[in-house]
Amino acid sequence: MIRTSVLHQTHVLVSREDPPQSPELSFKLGEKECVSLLKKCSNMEEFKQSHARILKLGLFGDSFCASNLVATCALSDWGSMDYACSIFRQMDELGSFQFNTMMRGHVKDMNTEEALITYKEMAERGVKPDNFTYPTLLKACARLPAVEEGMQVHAHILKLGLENDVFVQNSLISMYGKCGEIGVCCAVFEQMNERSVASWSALITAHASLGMWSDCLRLLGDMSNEGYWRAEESILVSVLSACTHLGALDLGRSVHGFLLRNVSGLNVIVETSLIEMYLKCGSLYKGMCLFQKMAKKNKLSYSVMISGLAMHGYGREGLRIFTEMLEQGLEPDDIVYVGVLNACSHAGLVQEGLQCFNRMKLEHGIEPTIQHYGCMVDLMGRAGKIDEALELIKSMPMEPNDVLWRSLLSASKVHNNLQAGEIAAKQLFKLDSQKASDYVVLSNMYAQAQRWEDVAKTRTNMFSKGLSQRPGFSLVEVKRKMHRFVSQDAGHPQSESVYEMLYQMEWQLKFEGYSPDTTQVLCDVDEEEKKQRLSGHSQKLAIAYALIHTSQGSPIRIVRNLRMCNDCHTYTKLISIIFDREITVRDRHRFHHFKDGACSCRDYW
DNA sequence: TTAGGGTTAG
Repeated sequence: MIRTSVLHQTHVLVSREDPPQSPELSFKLGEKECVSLLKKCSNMEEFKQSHARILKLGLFGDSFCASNLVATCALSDWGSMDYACSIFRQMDELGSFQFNTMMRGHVKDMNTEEALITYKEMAERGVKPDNFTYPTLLKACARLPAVEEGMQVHAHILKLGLENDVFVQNSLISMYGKCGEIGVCCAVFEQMNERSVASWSALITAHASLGMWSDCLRLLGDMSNEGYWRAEESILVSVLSACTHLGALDLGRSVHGFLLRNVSGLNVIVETSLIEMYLKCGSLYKGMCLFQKMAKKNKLSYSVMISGLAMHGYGREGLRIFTEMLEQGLEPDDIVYVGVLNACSHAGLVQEGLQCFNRMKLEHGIEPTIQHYGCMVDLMGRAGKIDEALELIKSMPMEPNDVLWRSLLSASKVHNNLQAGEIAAKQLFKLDSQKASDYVVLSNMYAQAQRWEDVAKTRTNMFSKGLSQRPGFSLVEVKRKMHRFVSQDAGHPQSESVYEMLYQMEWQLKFEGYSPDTTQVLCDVDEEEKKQRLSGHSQKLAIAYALIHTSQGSPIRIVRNLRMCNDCHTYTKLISIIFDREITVRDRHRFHHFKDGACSCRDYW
């Protein structure tokens, strides 16, 4: 009855302005009214009133109106999935649109498993999925992550012949990427006939999330070669992340330039990524300038800045920024405190570190995690307080992990405390450490103590576990390209000229009073062999390459995977004065800025 | 008839 009256009303409305309409078009006007009612809603109260009105007008029986009702309730920011479900359950006609809507609602609500259940119900009811079904469903699989379900879904897509839909393909790339299946992820991308920027974005983000940084940069090049280059902040953030990890400052700078030219008003994520890139690529000054100019800083921006200062050895400055953060009313979290403790650690601020550690719990209610204990062990260990570090480990409310023992082992090595080193190593081996470096450090400590039998025993132990030493490498950026050198490298195309340069460097170093610190070569070989091995360390090769291929006076930046040895440290200090170059070296934990014969770490690292 | 993919940082 109600529906008839509505039909009548709309018919009258139309017939005033237009020639008589067919009953079908008049019915559409009922739908239009429904849509306009729903569009006006901005909260659940208003929505409920519109819902009542729609029921009263008899529009709920119309599939289009009911569907829009569900969609509005399920997908609006102010909506409610419970309410949407109750409407959904009352509907007579359930097709793919209705199911797709419910799935989207569940995914939006982070209720991903419910989205998969909805898909299952869809199949059970014999409703055929369409091309709109899969992007949502794959997003759910990606988020869980549920690669097996994702692959089943992929099979359904092939069965239904939807594999050429670009939206479906992009979702597949993203799903496989997030599930760590980079091979299939690339295969889907390769098979695409037509790609969009989102396809590249999904692919680059997938590589970035798996730490495949070099591939990220290669793909960015491929993307621009295929003419897909446009200002896409999200892609550039992934690329900046790659630059950060690889230490590719020049490329990072060009991304910055591109952003300045093409994007007006950088958002806080892009700005923070830029700051992190500058800080971790060695350009502390530039990172600091950008940070100071930021209009709005959040907790993450402060966190990045504090950790950056820590890496550069500016502990006190890091603590100052931390105070500023608190003054701004920003509440620190556990990760900010990791940065703060690291800042203390790298600058040898033992008392300050202890104060912060206590303050974290007392003032901010943050229970120390194993990571914080790790920072404290590192702080004490670096400062030579090995016994205190060991005491702290024993007093922890949780079981110490390999990271902690490794930190103690490393400190024992630096401070020549073989007894503590043996304790740490024993615990590491008990935890079934699969890191060859743990065996190598202990073996090196025995070597330093001339205990060659123990050296042999440790090495045999290591080999019997099938472990081999990860080679140390140094990366150096020349003309926006990263060049990689390993120790005693002979594989670089310009190896010959590098060794020639090395010879010249050593000749000049002799005049500065340099003599190779052969105690750093921990093998039972003769002095000449030791000298030979020292001179071929990857950092020296990288510096030689940079001296040949960069203009006089320009800075040299190196990224290494391991801590540098004392000899490389002394050597680099002298090179900085002889060749008048600023040399920045980033290892796994921190930066060393070599200038005029001195290092920013003041030999504390 | 309705709608969908890539949202990035410590």
